[in-house]
Amino acid sequence: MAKGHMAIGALARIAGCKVETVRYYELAKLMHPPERSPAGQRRYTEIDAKRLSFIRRARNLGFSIEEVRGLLAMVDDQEHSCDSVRATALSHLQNVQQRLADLRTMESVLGDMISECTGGTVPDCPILDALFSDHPEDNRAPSI
Amino acid sequence: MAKGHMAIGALARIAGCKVETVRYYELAKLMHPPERSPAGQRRYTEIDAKRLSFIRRARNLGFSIEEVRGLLAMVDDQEHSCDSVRATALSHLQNVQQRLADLRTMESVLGDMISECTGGTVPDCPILDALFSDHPEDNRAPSI
DNA sequence: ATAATACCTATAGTAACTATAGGTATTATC
DNA sequence: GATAATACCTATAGTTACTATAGGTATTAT
Repeated sequence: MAKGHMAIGALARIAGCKVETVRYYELAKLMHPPERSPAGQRRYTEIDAKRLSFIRRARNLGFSIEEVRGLLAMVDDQEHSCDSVRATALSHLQNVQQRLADLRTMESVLGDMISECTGGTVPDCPILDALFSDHPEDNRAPSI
Repeated sequence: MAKGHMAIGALARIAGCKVETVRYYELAKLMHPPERSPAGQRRYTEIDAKRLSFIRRARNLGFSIEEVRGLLAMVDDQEHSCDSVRATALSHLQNVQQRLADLRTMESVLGDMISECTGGTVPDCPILDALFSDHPEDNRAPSI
């Protein structure tokens, strides 16, 4: 296999996902249809590997396929004006920052549980009380 | 409706999700079966509202139903020893911290795009290069 | 040369919702 | 107090984002 051109299995291993997932992302138009070997097998580049890793991480963080499409559009659409990219990026940034706030709360509560726990059983677990009893506006529009 | 006892619609509104989702979480054993009105309608408490909000936020952050079940088990299982809660919390904490790292990278790249963009079109978008070209071990076991 | 492995397409199955149908409760208005 | 609007009920079908399987071809290792 020529350097810089890998088969689908190698690509999937790099990104930490299944081969089937890669083919699914091609069908879903998140991944571009790649070059094919003379016999018809898919051949990928390093750029494809970066793109797939990005998609997997975004999915793991709870972004929907549609949201990932929106993020990738900022990469793909070289035609877009800076102003529109700016606006899209800003809306994605707010989305990301909300998630960061939730995760930081989660981190601190888990940290507390680990340090405060001093043996025996847990009589009155504070996790639900501490976590997310505030900001009820979780109707945040997906910033696609 | 007696204070502190709300119908499913009010509960769903508080947590920012659909009524159907609440019923689905009951089926999936994430929410406890609630009290019923004389005619058979579900009646929820403030505690249920906190629990549902927690589930929704965890799901938005990419935790699977199984993972959420694991987190909730720390709340529900009053029998568990502090040591086992500690171990579970630690494994969840590592999971959360990995997500935090990914999200922080995403935040900084989006921030850069917003501040660096100075008009015209974007000739060479750095987003894929900057994002996630590193740490390829995304095979992190779900820490249930 | 041939066996093991990796790839191909097409299709079916799963997880986590989401929507619909057909019917009963609750609440609001006259 | 009748009735209309809204919210609730169960059961079931549909959607999204994968994941697994079947039956067959390519590539690689021995």
